[in-house]
Amino acid sequence: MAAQSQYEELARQLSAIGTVKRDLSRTLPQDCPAGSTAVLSLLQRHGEMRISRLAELLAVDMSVTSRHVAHVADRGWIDRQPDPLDGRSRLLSLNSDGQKMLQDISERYVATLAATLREWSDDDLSQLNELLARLHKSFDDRRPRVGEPGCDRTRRPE
Amino acid sequence: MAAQSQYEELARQLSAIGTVKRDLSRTLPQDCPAGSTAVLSLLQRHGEMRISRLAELLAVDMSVTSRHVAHVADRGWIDRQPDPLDGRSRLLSLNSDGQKMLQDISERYVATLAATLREWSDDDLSQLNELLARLHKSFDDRRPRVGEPGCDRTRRPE
DNA sequence: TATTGTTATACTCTATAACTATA
DNA sequence: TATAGTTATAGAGTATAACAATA
Repeated sequence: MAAQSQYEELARQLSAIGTVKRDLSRTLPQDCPAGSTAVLSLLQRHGEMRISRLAELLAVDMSVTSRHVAHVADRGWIDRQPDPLDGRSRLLSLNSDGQKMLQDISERYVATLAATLREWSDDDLSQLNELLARLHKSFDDRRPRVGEPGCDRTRRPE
Repeated sequence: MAAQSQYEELARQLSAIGTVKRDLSRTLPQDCPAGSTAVLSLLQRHGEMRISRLAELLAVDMSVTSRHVAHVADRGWIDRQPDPLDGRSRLLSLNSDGQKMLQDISERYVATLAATLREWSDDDLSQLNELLARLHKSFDDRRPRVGEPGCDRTRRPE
């Protein structure tokens, strides 16, 4: 349990972090914005999956995911196979052009971050990464799951 | 100096942090979105200032800031006085209605975060806050300053 | 009838460029 | 002529709702 001023400070820090994300986004290739990058990255890490699963991992609505997927499919970075288990779905997977694009993006990110964070120690950076992962997980744990009815989102926290 | 995989991990974490910001934004009052909240919060912390200064603190274009300011001024949360030093500018300041709005927002944020982060220790939270502040500062230091020509933004980092 | 996915519409945030008013 | 600020326009990200196809 932490102090109220720390929660207020965290809210400010999260508001300000948009600047960092924006700076980093500017290093992306012209036709691969952040949403597309997230799709490619998740397909690389988790392997083939449906749009619905991707939407769950991105924690955005499926309609949003559908648009991101259409973008990367139009550019030939992913393949779509019919799902043998369900005719309404297709299985998405990263193809070799998508892997090349991700490699390019990774190099841009690393170059930018290495220059920007050159004063940071290995330990500081891994601590930040761990805390961010934990922050994300804490919010995930409170978000109602798909297929778990009875989660009343209007309920005030106790 | 840190390892390449840590930079890649940080890029992923920053991409995923959007989820947290979105969750937190949903707790805001209907007519005070995140941009408006940032304006009110900066006026509270730093006192009266011009739009140009606000844009600098927000690290967004002045045209964006102008719209956010118009929004909060339309709702009567800030006052605008003529700037005695420059007839083109006005000095913005938070008024009492704006303070009430910020108080409401603060309570919502604290309630949400206290519920979401109830497992977090005081130390963990302050460490996260410090690291986020430092991350922000590292990016700030590399961003070209207003009135400092000669910063070639197209140059690749060495 | 329910679910998967797509599309239409709308809102927020941002940037660039054209414009007004003042310096 | 240059600067402070506003407005028009455009693009990215998101959500809700209506819709199509399949389960």
